[in-house]
Amino acid sequence: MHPKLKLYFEERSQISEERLNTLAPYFKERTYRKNEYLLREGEVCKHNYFVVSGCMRLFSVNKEGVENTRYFAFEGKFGTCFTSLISRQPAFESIQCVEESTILSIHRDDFYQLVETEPAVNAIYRKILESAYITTQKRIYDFQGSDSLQRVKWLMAHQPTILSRLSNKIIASYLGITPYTLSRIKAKL
Amino acid sequence: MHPKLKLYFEERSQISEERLNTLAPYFKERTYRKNEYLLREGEVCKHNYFVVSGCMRLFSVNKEGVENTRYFAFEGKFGTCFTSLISRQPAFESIQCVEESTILSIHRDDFYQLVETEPAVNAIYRKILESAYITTQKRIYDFQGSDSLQRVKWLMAHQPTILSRLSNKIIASYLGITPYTLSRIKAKL
DNA sequence: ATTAAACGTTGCCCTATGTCAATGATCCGA
DNA sequence: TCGGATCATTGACATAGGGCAACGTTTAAT
Repeated sequence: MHPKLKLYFEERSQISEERLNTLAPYFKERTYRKNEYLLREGEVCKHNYFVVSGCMRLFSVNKEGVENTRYFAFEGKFGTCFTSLISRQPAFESIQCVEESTILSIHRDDFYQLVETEPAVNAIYRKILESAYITTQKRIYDFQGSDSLQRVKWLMAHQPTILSRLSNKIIASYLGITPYTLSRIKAKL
Repeated sequence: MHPKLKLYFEERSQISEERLNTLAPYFKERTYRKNEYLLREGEVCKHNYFVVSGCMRLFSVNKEGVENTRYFAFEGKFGTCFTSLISRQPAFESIQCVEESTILSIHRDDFYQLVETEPAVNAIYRKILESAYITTQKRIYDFQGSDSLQRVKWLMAHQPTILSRLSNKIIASYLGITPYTLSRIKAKL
């Protein structure tokens, strides 16, 4: 098994080396170029993805062509379009690499089969959902009660990798403001 | 078991009458008055709650005393402060009934014990998390890309019960705008 | 190495929303 | 039933952020 995925499982679950080795074959490794898509809007999502190196984002595009980014997955994180993965309906969001990335993917059938049959994977899936849900709850509060300056300051303090590794345009789309506004806010700091 | 909870479990899982009856004793029923708290900020959350009738909300209060409401649980829904329940840390949000409500509660130790030992509860917990996570994802996109008028219109179309059963003040706190702005927007419709 | 495309910054103007105050309506406690 | 508290609405004004244009910088393709 890839060392980073192995570490991920070991940190989150009491799982034996032997069991890990039975899981390894389900994960396929692939390298994506910057801006390459893993999923396009309208497709049915069929994989869960683990980022070994690089970064991918989940975003949607509205009728006016404006992008909104919901989530970044840096190294050591899982990410996928859960809405489509679970419902098997066409996705309303896309998955794209924002820099060259090495990604491990597991097919949804294999993944949910393991969730049902392998207690360690079941526990880890619950932790993924719990953690993701808690994170998005906090972002809801952030959108409700903070202005743009406060949000930028929060990123600087808590998620500096976003500011250092991603473009202004993409960061602005994550914060829900325009790149022009983000430029102005950065000038004020 | 309470008929509404029984219906909830039966709709979401193949579970026998017999198994349901073993689950029933874990749930305690209580009626709360309007504005009564189930959890106050700073307390550690120890229960998961199911709404039989009425409505409860989860909200936080910032330093200026402004309330932001993250989630409403109407009849037939589970709700709790997952961040505190999972981490056993003091909650940064509160749970309050917004009208007189009948609530079933289950202690977190019992709940997670059942998640570990009862496959139907494990599956249902996953569905709760999946559904909650997907819903909050959509709200993230909503906050990023819609203005206040669009959000009010969306509520009218998709969640009219919120508009008909709750006060303007509470609705505004859910939408992330002030009650004055909500009044103006309603006047424009 | 060069050129085109994309990104970032800044200026100016407009709109949406917040803030505060005043007034009317509704709810709740005695 | 009545009076106080709370909520809702509206007016006037202030501020944050959006929209658009222009220009400079950086990136990517050839």
